[in-house]
Amino acid sequence: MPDNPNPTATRRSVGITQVASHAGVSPGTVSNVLNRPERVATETRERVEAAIRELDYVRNSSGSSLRSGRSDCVGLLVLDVTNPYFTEVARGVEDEAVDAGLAVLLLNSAEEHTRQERNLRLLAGQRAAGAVVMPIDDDLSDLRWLSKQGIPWVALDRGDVPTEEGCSVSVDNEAGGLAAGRHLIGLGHERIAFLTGPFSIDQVHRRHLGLTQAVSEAGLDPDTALDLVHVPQLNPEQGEKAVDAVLAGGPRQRCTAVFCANDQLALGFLKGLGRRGLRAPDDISVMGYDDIDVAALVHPGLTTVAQPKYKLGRTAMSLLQGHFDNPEHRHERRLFTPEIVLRGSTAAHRP
Amino acid sequence: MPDNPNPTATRRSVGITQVASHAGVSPGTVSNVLNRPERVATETRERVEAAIRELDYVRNSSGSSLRSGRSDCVGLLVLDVTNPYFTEVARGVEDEAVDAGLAVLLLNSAEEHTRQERNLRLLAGQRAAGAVVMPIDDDLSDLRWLSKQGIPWVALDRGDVPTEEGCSVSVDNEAGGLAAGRHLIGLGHERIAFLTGPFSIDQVHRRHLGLTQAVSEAGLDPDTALDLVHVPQLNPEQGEKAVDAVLAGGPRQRCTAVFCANDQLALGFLKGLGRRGLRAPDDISVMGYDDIDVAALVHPGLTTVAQPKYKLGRTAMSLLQGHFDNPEHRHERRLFTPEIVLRGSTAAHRP
DNA sequence: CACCGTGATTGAAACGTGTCAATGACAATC
DNA sequence: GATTGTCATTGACACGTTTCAATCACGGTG
Repeated sequence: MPDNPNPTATRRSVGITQVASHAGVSPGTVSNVLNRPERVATETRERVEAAIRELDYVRNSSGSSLRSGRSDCVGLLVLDVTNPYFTEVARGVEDEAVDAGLAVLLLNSAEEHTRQERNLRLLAGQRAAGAVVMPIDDDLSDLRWLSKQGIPWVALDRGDVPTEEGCSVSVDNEAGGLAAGRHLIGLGHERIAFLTGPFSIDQVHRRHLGLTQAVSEAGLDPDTALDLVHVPQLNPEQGEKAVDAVLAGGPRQRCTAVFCANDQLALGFLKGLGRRGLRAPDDISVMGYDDIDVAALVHPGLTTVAQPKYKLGRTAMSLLQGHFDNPEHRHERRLFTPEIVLRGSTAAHRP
Repeated sequence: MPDNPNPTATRRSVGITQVASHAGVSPGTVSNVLNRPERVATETRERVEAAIRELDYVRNSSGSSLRSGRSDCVGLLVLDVTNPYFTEVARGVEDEAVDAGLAVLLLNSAEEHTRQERNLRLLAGQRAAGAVVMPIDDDLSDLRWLSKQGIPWVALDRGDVPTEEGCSVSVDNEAGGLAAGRHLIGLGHERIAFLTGPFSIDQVHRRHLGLTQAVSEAGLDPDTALDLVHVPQLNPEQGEKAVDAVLAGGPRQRCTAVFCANDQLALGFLKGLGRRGLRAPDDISVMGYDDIDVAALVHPGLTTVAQPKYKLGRTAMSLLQGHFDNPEHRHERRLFTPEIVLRGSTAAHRP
């Protein structure tokens, strides 16, 4: 790291031209060293590289992407930066991007349409190489617009994107619900509550379908074996508030297990239980969905359905790379199967 | 949103020139409409705006920042994208940036020197307008390099940055430790364990100083009233493993409260307690530090020292803005005072 | 009527890079 | 020795925007 004797920030920025004259070659050669090193003779290349180091040159990516038309930036549009589910995905996307020499522009739609639209416009303005996006709903018009701008994208957690429209990476929510149901039924539970948000959220709707299927295949009647408890949002507060509703269990016999559509709900539920002096799994078995980090941290540990979040992110990013320099790329739909993680919050039903 | 009849992505991108000819004006005028609308007559401005809408023009930021020298991107370099502490800060930075019409490039140093350096080079390449950085240690040479590149920055969570070098925003860790100590002592605890990582981490070292001060001012002898338990990392696993060490309490009488340097440690500790059939606060009072979301989610709720994370992020970003178009800006150091959040994990000591 | 001032618009010149046809050097082949 | 081919390098232009001096139109003033 060459120390500039001048203490104040150097104003004139050093460009490809300065490097060229310092190395006694033409700007074109410097550009070649940077982009296609194999085309330039070893001796000159080393001279140029020395000049780059001496002048502490760093390539101006504005100029670069203006000329070449492509940028080394990809966008990642998430629904909520603070949600641990998304950050794990983000880590996967980032790691894969770093390996490919790409920078990740993290954008947050905060589940608002206007912000989603604004952020996509921003990506278009950057002429980003591509985008990994978690759409806030099943309206694809924003993404179609992005395609029209020539920016490829991969949808995350949206299994319902037609392959003519774009790539998607998601987890089989029905399989997840099914596995959860089988687990609880296998433990002897015959009255199960499903604590969930509105079914307009496709993901939780599918989890319910899977759960119902598990009940049916066990020879139980979904109408009596399943208890549906709806809350407006999938957050801990709602989970805590729902304890009474779940324990009441309607006019019929009280349920012995609750499957929450989401870990956040489940954690809130566990807390609510504790407040009332009750415990999982002694008083009721509790299951979550997602396997966020905290699920392992509470006592008892939360049995849950794990989504391969990190892998989801990496896969999305690598799928996106398939689009680059390859206009005739066919879109793909990748579906992962979730896995049950057994912890202490579920146990066999003692009749 | 004008629907292009051509189903395939439009290849030729529409630029300022297309808009100009479509509106019957010169490119310069279009640029003026975009950047200094007040200079152009209302009538022509409306015509240009109509053209922009009709052609669905979006400004190419590469061209823009190449010419103008400034970019509308700021970098945010965090130590760990998945850490809830940082994501909350990130949200603050982002909100403030959005308000200022800036995009945030989120970068992750993963606590590695090489990655920190690479990410800062990337920002320099983008000619970013500025950067909010959480440095991985007290070595400022990378940041000095950034300054030399003409990119202003604000350090986060590093109170020890001299104001000649740059701005910083941080929280008073000594005050936090002091407040925690006073709280526990006020509850009657006279033997307190401090569960912590290595003191080479400046933040936790300062928290310990505060704690010691609280003990002294209460007329207790730090040597006998404080019990130091060191673990290599500040994560939940270490917290869980440390339970035995804390409960053993050395040759002297067992401590009745534990102050963890970090919520993650505290949560692990709580889990470890549960595993052994013990409970906070009945068997031991437990305090954390940070007030991450989950702290409110466990049962009992974790009493902790809250850092104003969101505000920290917003402040850093607004401080950064002070640098723009203002080369003679004087650096500032902003110090926040943390606040105790009382929950269920601490209680009065019953002798 | 000539002159000036004001406000709106224009045209051309950059910004730093990638690309590509053209040039040059030099060895191999006929 | 003339021709061809290969490989390394060069020079000039283009990408889309901003900027700024120059131009133009037009109403007011002397």
